[in-house]
Amino acid sequence: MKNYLFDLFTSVKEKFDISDDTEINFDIPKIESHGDYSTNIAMLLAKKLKKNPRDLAHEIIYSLEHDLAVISKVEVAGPGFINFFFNPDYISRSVKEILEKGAKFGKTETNLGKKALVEFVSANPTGPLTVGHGRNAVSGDTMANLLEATGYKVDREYYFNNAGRQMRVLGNSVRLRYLELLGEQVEFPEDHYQGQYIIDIAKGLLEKNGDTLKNEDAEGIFKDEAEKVIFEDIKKTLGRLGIKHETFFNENSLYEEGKIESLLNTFKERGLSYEKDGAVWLKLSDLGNEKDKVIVKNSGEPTYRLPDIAYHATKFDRGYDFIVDLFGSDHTATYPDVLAALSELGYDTEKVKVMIHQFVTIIKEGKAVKMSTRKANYITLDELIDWVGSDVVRYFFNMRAVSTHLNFDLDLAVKHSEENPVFYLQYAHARICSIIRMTTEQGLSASSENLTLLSTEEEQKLIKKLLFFPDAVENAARVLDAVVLCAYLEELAAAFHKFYTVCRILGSEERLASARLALVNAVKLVLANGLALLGVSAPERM
RNA sequence: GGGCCCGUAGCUCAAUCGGAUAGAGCAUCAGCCUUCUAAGCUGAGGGUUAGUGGUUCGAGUCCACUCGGGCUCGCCA
Repeated sequence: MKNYLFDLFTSVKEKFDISDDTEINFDIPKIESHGDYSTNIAMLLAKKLKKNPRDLAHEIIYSLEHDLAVISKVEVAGPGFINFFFNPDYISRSVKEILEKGAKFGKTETNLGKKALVEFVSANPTGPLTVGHGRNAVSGDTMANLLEATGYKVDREYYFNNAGRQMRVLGNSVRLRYLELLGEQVEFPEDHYQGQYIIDIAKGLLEKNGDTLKNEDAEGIFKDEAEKVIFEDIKKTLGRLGIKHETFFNENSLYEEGKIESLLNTFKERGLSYEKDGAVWLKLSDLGNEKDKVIVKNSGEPTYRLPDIAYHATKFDRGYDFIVDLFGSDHTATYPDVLAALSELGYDTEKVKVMIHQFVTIIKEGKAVKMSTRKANYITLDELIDWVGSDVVRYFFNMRAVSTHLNFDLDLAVKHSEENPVFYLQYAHARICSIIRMTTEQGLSASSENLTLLSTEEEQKLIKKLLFFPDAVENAARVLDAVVLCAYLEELAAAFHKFYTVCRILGSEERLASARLALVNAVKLVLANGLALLGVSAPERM
């Protein structure tokens, strides 16, 4: 429907000399009596052309050459809106096109031929993924799905660091627990990793090696084993959510390939860095940021900032047209430095979209749980999946705007999990599958022959909702937030459930029953396509 | 104190790039199953969109300030 309007307005654009920077928008009015679509173009142009918006709207309508079989009524309303009413027969017939497009319905080719990179999760292998990582993982994967739906070839990437202080502490944590298991009296420092998983790793080493590791260094087998076990665990957890990264980018490779050194030289040559107090500083204050930051410590070890910049440079060098970084709000302060440096190095930072998701607050027994990886008083993502299942976890994280704080009441999620909106969507899908099974038994089949029989209010509303699906996907991809898609799918499911209670298939006259079956098939298709983008299953039975 | 995010119904959240009368779910109350899944549908109540001012034909949305909450401001990542 929208495309028809755009085509219709190409001639208007010429006639009224509308420049390209004035976009024509078609919105779906909240109130039904305002039509199927509405445009505010007359009001936008009124000032420029120094005309009364309503008069201008009438002029525009007069110049429109629309097919009455498509648009049955056009009117001027309110301060100057132009409202379009589509012909019900035209709406009904469009069910056929949805079915023909099948799994492709909802996808666009806007970004065909372009490459995008989504970096997400990127948790260092120091412990199991927490609920907070879960939000990042789900949002990132869904963003990637949405970008793919608009034509991008998307790579999902996980950036990690298996060197440095954090990992040394990890190795030593395992070593100390190992010695403890051997009966040695050890003092376990407070700043070491306290979790049970450290003890489990130590036990594993003890079983395999006995006491032969007694005199090994923390950074040797202890660190390596911890990293290996934890990473396997992380991948397994992500796998349970259907998440698979194309690449795991190891920070260490930047050193091995000399990227760090060459970047350091570049900064030096350009006079962007200087030495002070035995450390190397980056002149970020010259690049419009607040203050200079250390990039190489006086110990000779780079800070995370330097590899971060080098890493992001590779994203450009690898030829991505669109680069998405997703991280938690605790990293807000780091990205302006990286972007400023990249920009100075000549990279087009417009290609980078930094998404910050706010924290997840876990409410357990009515109280917020303070989470700390080191102290191990957190709820792991695995536990959450055990509790409520992958579908609920994915939907729950997708259904809230990325930029808002998310309260996750565990007790409520467990207790009322059946009332979760995800079941509402899945139930609609399962219901449709049931209808198809029952009607097939009765020898009925779907047909696009008599779609114009779909004329009741419930049918018309349902079809219009279906037709809006590509817009919903596009909107969600534009803002990189699945919340848009969730809201749409809930509306679609609601429209279907209403249709279901009013419009019977079994017992209806055969041509109508076949047309309704076609509609129901289209709803099933859109629900399945939408849920697939969210990474949520579409069950045949519930 | 500076920067970023948030504040919408009792609770959790929507509101398609600034559009017309701010919507759902949960909870509460009142109805609907001899027929395709009641995990559903129908109806009722519930709001000064934290506050004040501004921008304009039009603001929950944009700007300024105030209040409240979160994150952050390391030679940690």
